[in-house]
Amino acid sequence: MTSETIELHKSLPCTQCPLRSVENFRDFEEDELTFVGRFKKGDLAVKKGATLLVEGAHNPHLYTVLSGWGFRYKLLSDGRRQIVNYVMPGDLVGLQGSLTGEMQHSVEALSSMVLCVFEKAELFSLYERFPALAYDITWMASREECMLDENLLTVGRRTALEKVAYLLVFLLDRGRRSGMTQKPVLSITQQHVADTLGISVVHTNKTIAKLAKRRLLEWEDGGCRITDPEALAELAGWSAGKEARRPFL
Amino acid sequence: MTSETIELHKSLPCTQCPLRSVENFRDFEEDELTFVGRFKKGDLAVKKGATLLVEGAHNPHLYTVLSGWGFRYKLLSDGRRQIVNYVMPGDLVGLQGSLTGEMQHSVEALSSMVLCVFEKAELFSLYERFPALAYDITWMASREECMLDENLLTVGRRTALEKVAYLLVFLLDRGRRSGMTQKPVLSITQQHVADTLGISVVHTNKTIAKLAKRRLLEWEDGGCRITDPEALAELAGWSAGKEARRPFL
DNA sequence: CGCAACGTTGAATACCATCAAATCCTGTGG
DNA sequence: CCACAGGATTTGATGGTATTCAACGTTGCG
Repeated sequence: MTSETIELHKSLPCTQCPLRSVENFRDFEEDELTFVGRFKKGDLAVKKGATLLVEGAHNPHLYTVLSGWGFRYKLLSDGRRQIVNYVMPGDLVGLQGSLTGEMQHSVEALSSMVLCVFEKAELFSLYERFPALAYDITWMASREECMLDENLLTVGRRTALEKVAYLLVFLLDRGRRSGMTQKPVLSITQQHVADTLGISVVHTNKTIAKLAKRRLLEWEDGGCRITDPEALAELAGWSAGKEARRPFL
Repeated sequence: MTSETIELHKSLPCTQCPLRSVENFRDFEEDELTFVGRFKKGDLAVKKGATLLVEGAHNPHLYTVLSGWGFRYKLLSDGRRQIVNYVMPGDLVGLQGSLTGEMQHSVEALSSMVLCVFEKAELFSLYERFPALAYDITWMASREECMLDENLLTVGRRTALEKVAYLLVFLLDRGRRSGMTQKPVLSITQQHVADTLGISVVHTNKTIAKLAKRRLLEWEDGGCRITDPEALAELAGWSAGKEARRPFL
């Protein structure tokens, strides 16, 4: 936990959870909602650039993203960084650490974020009392696995042009489904793109320039406006899954 | 399911499960074992090279590997292949498809394998009746996530030499912990290594030659003998996790 | 034997990383 | 207001890494 984080004492009750109004998310049963309400310990606000979780740490909490976004990453000893995935509203953060004990990756905020705080120690009682919610958690872990598989395919076997195309439509799709943004704009740095795709910043920049010349996107001060998501998806050889209403905690 | 698979009618009862005698795996409670015994539908034997699960398929089953090993992979439309992870004794196969509905990757046997067959449809009843087992399943999903994160770091940011070093010690470590083999030998093809690490076979071959020249390994007909695992781990900048006795189903 | 799969090697080429430097922008302090 | 610093983006030059193509040796197998 860094100094940029701010604990909010007035936490929003689950009945007024902002995620419940997002089209893409599921409903709760009455009793589930009251249980989750007790499971929730408060809200946490973090500023852009803050490090939420650090590799190697033992954090007693587990989070659900309520707003904003960030990224999960790992470092090599000499500083090489690999961004492993992104977290957006509705996503669980810190589940891996809750189960394995020690965080195996770090998480940093790409924008200001608000997180719903749970107590790791109470996770098992959720499994005991609400198997349907437990099943949902496993579902979310499985969804994460799918994304990681696809990211591996991208980093390992797609060309630089395909990589960038894939990443952008992937993020845009997720951003929309999570209710984070409807505009086709991603506030992201070319360094982040590079560290996600396993290529250098310079080469990332040149690859982006090629896509811009083809009018598939425009890069504007610290962000990317995607003008032709279909063409990017086509180029990447990727099609968005159906993914109907999905669970969250 | 391909023609190379053979259904065994005489399935081993869970009380005699070969995995139970492996040091690294946990024990079951009496009632858990009887439940899992009813959950189990039989054994499945597959030959080396057989495709267990196909991307896009809807398989009604879920498996635990009892012996042998294989790999999970994804394909691009033009045939480029990315091996995403390996499956070894004690690992669940097909969990993702059980939850998401459709398999998002394929699985192929690297050796002859025997699998314990479960019914997807009964998975939720396990969540209802044995929260501890449900928790264990989530733990396994989380462990998979950790491995994928590390693999992404490898493919994205490690050099070719580090990549090969990492993969070999990673596989050797897992092979030993799962009780699959005690010998420092991996029966694997250089094509598999290449498709795991996102590099070409030719370059893989030259990289392996460098490691062999340093006497860290020897490549012998269709397999790899690791002669200096510590040096490889050092080179890869990787240290094996502790991972005490772990669950399985 | 003929064939296929795997491993090995060399040469030419394409791709990407590294280095260096310029531009643009924002925020800060004088 | 300007000067300045820092971050992000852009561009060009250069060298290294990895890919591709091709040829060849080995082994195992129908």
